[in-house]
Amino acid sequence: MLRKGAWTAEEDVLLKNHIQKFGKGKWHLVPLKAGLNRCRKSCRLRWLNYLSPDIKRGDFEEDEVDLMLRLHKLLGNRWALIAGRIPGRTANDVKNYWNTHIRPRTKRQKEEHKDDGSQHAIVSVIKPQPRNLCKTLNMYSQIGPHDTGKITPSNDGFRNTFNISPGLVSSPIVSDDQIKEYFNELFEDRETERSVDVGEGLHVVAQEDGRNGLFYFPIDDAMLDLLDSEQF
DNA sequence: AAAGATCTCAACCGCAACGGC
DNA sequence: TGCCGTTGCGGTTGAGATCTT
Repeated sequence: MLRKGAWTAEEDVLLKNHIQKFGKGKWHLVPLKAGLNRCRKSCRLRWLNYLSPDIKRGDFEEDEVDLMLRLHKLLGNRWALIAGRIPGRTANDVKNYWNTHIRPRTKRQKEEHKDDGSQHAIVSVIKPQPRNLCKTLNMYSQIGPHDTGKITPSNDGFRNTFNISPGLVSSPIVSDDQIKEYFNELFEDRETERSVDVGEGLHVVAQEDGRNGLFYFPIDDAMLDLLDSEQF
């Protein structure tokens, strides 16, 4: 019978020693190798959410909360992606903070607005395309550091969708107004930049020429240079 | 001081995605 | 292409801590 519930100091030591010796990964082997009577999920979670030396303790700072709010507006409840942009914070930290501090606040505000009869705009969350879409983009191989690839509006009838030639990039179909609103927030103080790193190798790329677009794809330094160049 | 209410956050569960065969 | 084992994620739970009465 596998143990459940709170971890003991002894178990923490066993897991820490194991990770220090063999590194993280291969979680299905960890319980056996580390001598822990725990399931692999429990071991992984304990390391990621508690034992990892990268974890930052203490209250969220103002700038962390601000970043969290922006990213949540963009990504929705994608806690892992949000946490990836806030150094030292885990997805669990972010989720817990949101559910205990921010959600009750927004709920209260909504109710207040309902009570005073004021109109509230409904903001829908732009979600990244499924990951398997990214595979087809293959930006690295198609646009190299010395490539003169151009990003042009698509003519396939979909608004807010761009082709990056060669190859197609899809984006969620959202209204221009919605996108402009997100751009204003996301690209605030970033007049010279055309992309924002949203974590896990994904970037949001914007072009405000009246035909806006959002893209989610893997990106490297060369691609960033290209995006910031006049060729974009 | 004690009992009940509320809050916090570590841990669990179920499921979808991924990757190898 | 489908199957199966593994991984990672988000929603939820519940024990312990803290606050309120």
